[in-house]
Amino acid sequence: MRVAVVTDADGGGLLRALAEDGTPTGPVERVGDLPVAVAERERAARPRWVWAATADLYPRLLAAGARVDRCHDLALTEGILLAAEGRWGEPRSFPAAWARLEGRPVPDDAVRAAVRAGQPALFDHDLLALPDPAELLAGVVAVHGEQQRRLGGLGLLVAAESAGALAAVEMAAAGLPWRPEVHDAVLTELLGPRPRGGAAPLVLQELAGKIEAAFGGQPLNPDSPAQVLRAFAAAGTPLPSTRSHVLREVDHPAVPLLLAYKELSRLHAAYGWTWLDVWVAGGRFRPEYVPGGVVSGRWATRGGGALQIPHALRRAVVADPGWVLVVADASQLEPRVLAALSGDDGLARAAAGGDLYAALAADAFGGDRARAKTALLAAMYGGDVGQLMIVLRRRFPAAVGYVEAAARTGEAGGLVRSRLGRTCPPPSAGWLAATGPAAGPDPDPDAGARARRIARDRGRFTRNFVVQASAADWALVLLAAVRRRLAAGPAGPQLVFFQHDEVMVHCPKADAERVAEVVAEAAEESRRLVFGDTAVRFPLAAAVVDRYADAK
DNA sequence: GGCCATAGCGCG
DNA sequence: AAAGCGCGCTATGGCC
Repeated sequence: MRVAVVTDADGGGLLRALAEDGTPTGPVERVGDLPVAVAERERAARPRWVWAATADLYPRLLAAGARVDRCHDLALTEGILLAAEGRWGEPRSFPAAWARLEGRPVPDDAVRAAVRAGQPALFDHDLLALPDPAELLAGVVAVHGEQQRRLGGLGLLVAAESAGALAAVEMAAAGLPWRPEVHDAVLTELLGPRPRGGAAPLVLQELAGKIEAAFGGQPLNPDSPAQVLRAFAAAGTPLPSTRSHVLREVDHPAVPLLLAYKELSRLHAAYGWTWLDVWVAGGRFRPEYVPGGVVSGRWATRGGGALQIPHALRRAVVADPGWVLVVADASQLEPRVLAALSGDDGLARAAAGGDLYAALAADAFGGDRARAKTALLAAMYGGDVGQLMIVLRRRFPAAVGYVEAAARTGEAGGLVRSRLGRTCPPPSAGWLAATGPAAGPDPDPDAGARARRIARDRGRFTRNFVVQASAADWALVLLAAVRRRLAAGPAGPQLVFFQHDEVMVHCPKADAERVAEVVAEAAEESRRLVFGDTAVRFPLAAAVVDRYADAK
């Protein structure tokens, strides 16, 4: 059973029961207190809630105590369907989908994004000149019905995407346990005491001084790549860039100082005291997750950099007293995904046990694990590793064939899809123009080489897309399965973090063992739902720790 | 003063 | 020995 829902302007809303195909099965119900009505219906019937956008509606419901089990997010679903239909650039919001359905002018997604980001006081209805709640509900019902007709084989992906959106809101509400005093201690240990005003920390100032001295005392801002390049050139060592791996090859007294400076300066700029002030409150870090924010289906975040938390700061992620963190991350996820996707028997055998690269090395690379890993990564990401690829192709023809077919499709301008059907963007107009037949009487002599280069670039993208996006499918279904198995409520285990191939649950110490089992069961369920009958295993390393830093 | 591209690093 | 995919975020520096 499904229930379509919209809010009105003063805390109430409208509901209407739907069949699976979207046909209304009951009257429109007007309720005065939407969270109360949703919570009540959830207890009684556990329906799949159909609404415009989880990110807009669910935070208010959740804050008022109305946690729900399942939903159908019209905006996220529209994005998946449009991509699958090759209609990448079209706006995907509910108002846009509704307008398309009715042949009205289609509002741009940017308008809604601006509303959400900057002006919470404005109701979307007002800005977009949307009609009253009754008409909105009719629109929700109509768009949902149309999406169910377009759904095809994308049902599992749509359900998982919607469940992920619920989890994102719940994780933002729960927050990641974060100890500001530990964070401050880490910063102080590495950078010196917190400076007053806008001054640079002592350690950075001292390093900058030593770097200047190493170049003969000329003034130099180590944060400026251009100035650093000029300094090296003046010292007789012209460099192509100031990247760390370039600097490491250079024999100059400034190099170790610069490397140390870059690392600490980045920590200070991106995750320093300012970040702590802005993002941590009440012992919790609350990022804003953006489900489906990456073309491959991975999540993104808006502010806070939650998906790039430096390892040095994971000491500050500490469970509450009496609680622990269950940190579970998938081992070698992408090569296992390739094995399952391609059905390659040899690679599946290597992926049936613990260390895939070690098994691969024993099987085909004379026991050299590093070479095996290099070869497989190159297959998935598109590197040129010559001899190794020949070995890989001979021993694992189906796996190599799978990614090479994806690369050829991409080079030809075609679309590729993840296991569950998430579809890559089509080539841009510029790409088509640059790779199309040379036009004009006097074609650019470099155009051919350029066309081949950008075609190969897209081949690398689609080669990787099939693997990365299918790994994201698996991780998303895992997240949904973990979420469904955990008891709801602030007293029990809570999902608090999700990062590409890793989930974290914050739970009372006594629940840790059960949570670890839940996560393992969820991984197995995801394997079955996403890949069906495969010998490939997707082991999750689950660690029960007090501090995130102790998980690996 | 704001806008934008670029360089570079963090994470997976 | 080997090289490549996806992001977010910050500082610099040129431009208006």
